[in-house]
Formats: sequence, structure tokens, C-alpha cells
Amino acid sequence: MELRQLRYLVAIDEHGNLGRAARALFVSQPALSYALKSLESELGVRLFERTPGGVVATAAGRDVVRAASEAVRRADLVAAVAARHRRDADRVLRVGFEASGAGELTTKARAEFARRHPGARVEPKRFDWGEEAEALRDGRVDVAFVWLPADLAGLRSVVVHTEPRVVGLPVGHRLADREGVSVVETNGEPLMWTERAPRAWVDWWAVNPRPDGSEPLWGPKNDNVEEMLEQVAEGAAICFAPSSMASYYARPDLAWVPLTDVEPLRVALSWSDDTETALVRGFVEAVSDLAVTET
Amino acid sequence: MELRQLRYLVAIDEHGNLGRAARALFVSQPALSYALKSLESELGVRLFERTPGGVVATAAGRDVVRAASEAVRRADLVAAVAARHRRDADRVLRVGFEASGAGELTTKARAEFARRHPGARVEPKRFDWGEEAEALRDGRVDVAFVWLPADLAGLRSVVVHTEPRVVGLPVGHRLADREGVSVVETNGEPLMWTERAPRAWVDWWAVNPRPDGSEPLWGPKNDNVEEMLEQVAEGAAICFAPSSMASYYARPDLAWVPLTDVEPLRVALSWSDDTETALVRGFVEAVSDLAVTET
DNA sequence: CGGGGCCATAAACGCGGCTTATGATCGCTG
DNA sequence: CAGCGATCATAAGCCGCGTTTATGGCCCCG
Repeated sequence: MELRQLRYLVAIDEHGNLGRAARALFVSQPALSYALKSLESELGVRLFERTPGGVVATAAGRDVVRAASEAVRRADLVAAVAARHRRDADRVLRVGFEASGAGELTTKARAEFARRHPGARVEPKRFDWGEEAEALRDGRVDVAFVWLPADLAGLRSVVVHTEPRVVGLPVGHRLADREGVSVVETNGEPLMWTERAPRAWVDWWAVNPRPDGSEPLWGPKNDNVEEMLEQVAEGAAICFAPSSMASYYARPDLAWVPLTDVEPLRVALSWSDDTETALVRGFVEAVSDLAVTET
Repeated sequence: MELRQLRYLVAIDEHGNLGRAARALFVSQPALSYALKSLESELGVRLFERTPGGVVATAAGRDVVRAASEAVRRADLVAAVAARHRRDADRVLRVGFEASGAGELTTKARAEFARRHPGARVEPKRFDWGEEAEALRDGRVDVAFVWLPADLAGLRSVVVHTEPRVVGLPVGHRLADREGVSVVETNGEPLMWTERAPRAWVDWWAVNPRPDGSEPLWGPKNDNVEEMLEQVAEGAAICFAPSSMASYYARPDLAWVPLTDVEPLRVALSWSDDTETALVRGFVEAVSDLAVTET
């Protein structure tokens, strides 16, 4: 069994026919035909049914493709690990976050870490909604502040921060001058949401269903904080956010009002077993120590 | 990057020199020299320092080897997944357990599962101490009853069963006729233990440290329940076990006495994401339903 | 100072996967 | 219903690359 065969397999499954997969892989169609056949013969099980119009995975094929794509991912991770060492190895730590991260803790953590590890450098990496976990898994960052809920499978995590949530409104909005609002008072307002994160994440953020059983009115989609705030400022929708966003993204055309009856945001610090280095451990310790004093 | 190179890499790291690794892999030594060199050049980082006497991994090498061995494992899992489909695919479920498993629940679960899935067959697989988790990870079983504590990384788990613990003694032992004993009363007795499980597991079972701060007297090692009971029957040591063992391994030369002041055993039902099939889900559901009524 | 470990290099061989060319089958369509 | 345009399979030839054996250089130790 060759890594190449597994890559081919995944591509074939993705494209649903040999020809397109071949073009995507920059090889000829018979190469895939041959590779697939030899893999099936080695594994002793038919992976794809051939039909005019394409190929379709058998039950065995589906499972094998799943396992194969994981194997390919791990192989790519080998290259990522090596690439990291080729560059800067034990001197720089890449920290992922989204939007306002974990608020002040993000900055304090960086300072504390710099104090403890004078030789090291922190590279902050900003991500769109829900992208940090994936980035951790494929080695694009070493550690990340993740907004919960999130899919933390395959990652180690510590909850390090919580903060109340607020609603973001355009100035002049009927609720903009309130001291605080209940989530049900926003029921009729179109709410920003995203397709980048899993449904559970979206529902948690949107408080769906609402305490009164109703469903939020879904507004425009967005991929990141700037897109979200732009739409809110335009008056196209409102958004929910952690309170730190009010200070980190202060804009004259936005108003922020505390939500009085929703769970606070919890932020986890996460990292992957596969990229756990001395620097990662050091950062986790620094943040954990700060998190204890914070609460 | 080829799977073969990664396998070579892991073997080189294991053996610490090219010659022995080559013999283990049934290839010539220059083949490894060439493969290692080409991989290092592809990754752009030196993986092993060459010394007279052998090779030793660099910092980068250690990380890359770790990632590589995981990649190799996932590739082997592809073959395991295929092998499963080649055999019996969606008809038989392999259930791992050790010793008395989860007691009656093990049997009841099997019956309930058979009732719900008339076409399916259960293959029980017995393991030595602490081996089930590994077996789950490399696909030798689909699901397993795991005695906690255990390393469940990479697995999904539900705690489904708890039972009190007992001490196993040879008949005629000074404590054999008691209604119950405190763990500290066994302080002077040599206690069975194992090297197959992680230290934390051994300590938990041995109740180390004891409530009075002392350390158990370590007796003979053993790999599985039969070996353990054999030594206990001989009078070479005593053992701690879940109470179900008293009825599942009733021997005329053994006595079982409840431990009055130790935590009960907890049993998790575990399975791997990578081998989650309809049958696995069905079994988990069946066991979960039974577990609810059990408590 | 010689022998025996180690790894690196060189040269030749041969397997295996690639390519292009072509065949077989199906389904759509005018 | 014939023909076109998809699909995947097969055939034949090429050539890259990883293997082998043979050899060299290095270091340590007796």
C-alpha cells in the first residue's frame, strides 16, 4: 500500500469519477484506473462500483476512504512538523485566536510567556469563525484560544476564560441606549450567523431556541468579525458577541448592550498532542496560571 | 514522501542504527542510508546525527519520527478497516473486555444487542490487563469494556458500570473469613500488580498511597486474571479485584472479601471514531439503555 | 596497529507505475 | 435508432527510482 494510492483514493471519492480526479491530480485517467484496481486487489475488497457516469463508493469503500484520508492527513502532518523545524523550531510559538480572542487574557498571556521564555517569540495568528480547531489539527498553529462550544476531538484543552455576552447594534437602534437587554427582546431582529462553524456552535451563539421557545430570525451570513460588524453597522442585522469585543472593536457606528439572561462565553486554550513542544507546554502553563488568578 | 520511508524512519529510530534496522526490515543497509538521506533532503531538515556506533535523532528527528509513526499507524488502520470488510463487515461486532468485563452487564448487553440486531453476531475478545484500549485503536476490536482509569485518548467513551471492589485471598488466610476489610489491614500483604498497564492504573488499583500514607508491598507481576489468581491461590500474594470477579472466577482455593473503604471500579464502554459503524452505535445504545436501568 | 563495528558511495539491475493509444459499454439525443 | 460523447478498462512501451552487491572511509577498542 502506498501513500500515493491513498491520495488517489481520496481524490477519486471526492470527484466521483476517474477522469476529473485524474485532471485534478495531474495524471492520466488510466493511472487512476490502474492504481484503484491494484489497491482493491491488495486489500481484497471492492472499493468503488463502476457505473457509466462515474464511480460510487461501496460500503467498504466509504470506510476505507475515511481511514485513508486520515492517513493522508497524518502523513501531511509529518511534512508540517518538519517544516516547522526547518523554519524556527524552538524559538517561535504560533498562537491562534479569533476576533477579540480571550480578551485581555490573550495579551497578558503573551506578556507572561515572554517573561518566562525570553528567547521565544509569539506569532499571533487570526482566524475566521471556527477555523482555529482545524488549524491546530493540521499544524498551522501550535496553540489556540478557542471559543466554545467547538469540536475539540483530537485536541487537549483547558477552559481558561469566561466573559459575559453582549448584543451589537447600530447606533440609533431602539435598544441601543439600554443598560441591558433580555435575549427575547431581540427576537424580531435579524441575527448574524455563519456557515463556517458547526450548527451546534451557531445555535449556541444565537441562543436557539430562545427561552420562550421561538427560533431566532436568521440574518446575513458572515465569515469573520469584520464582515459581521460591517453588516451590523449598516443596520442589516444585529449580532451577539463576548463583551471584550465591545472594547476591542470599538466603532463610532456601533453600540454594545449587555445580554442579561444568556450563558457567558467560555474560551478554551487548546493544542494538539502531535505538536506538543516545550514552548506549547510553557504557554499552557503561563495561561493556566493567569487564568487561576483571573477568576 | 513515501509510506515506505516513514516505516524505515520509525525502524531506524527504534534500532538506533541502520544495520540492525535494515536486518529487521529485510533490506540492505544502503537502502536505508539512501532512503533516510532522500527523506531528509525532501523535508529540508536533518533527522539523525550519524555517529560511529549508530545514529541518534535530532530534535527535529524526534518530532518527525513521532508524527511518522502515527501516520504509519493510520495507514495500517486502512488495511485493518479493509480486512474487516473483507471478512464479515456488517454482520459481526468484536467486543473487547478483560477478566470479568463489566460483570452481568456484559452478558445482558450482548443479549439485548442480539434482540435489537437479529442479523448480527457478537464476537467477544478477551484481553490482558490494559490491552483493550490499544486493541480499539488499531482496530482489533470494534468496541470494548474498559476498566478505568485508562488512557482513553483518541477514543469515545461512556461510563456504563460501577461495582465495589474486593480483596482476593487464598483460603485459610487470616482475613479470609472476614465480612469486610479496610485496605490498610492489607498493608503488609504482597499485592499482585502488572507492568502491562500504565503506572497510574496500577496505583489506582493498589490504592497507592494508602489512606495512612504508606505504600503497598509490591508482590509478583502478572499479565492477566488467570496468572493473578494462580499466584493468589498459591499464597504468593493477594489481589484487588471488582466484586464480579468473585462470582466469575469462583475457585475452591480462593476467598473473596469486600473492601470497605476504597472507591468502586468504574467501567467505560469505549470505541474509536475510526471504526464507528452502525453496529457499534447499536451496541453503545443497547449498553447505555441497560446502564441507565442498572443504576 | 589491526580488526570490527559503523555509515556513505558507486554502479548495475529490474520492478512497477506512468504515459499514449485504443477498446468496450452505456445513455442521451436528434 | 444511429451516433456521439461521456464513462472506465486494457495494452504496450518507456523510464524513474529504489533496490542490490561491492567497496571505501571513519572511529573505537583491544
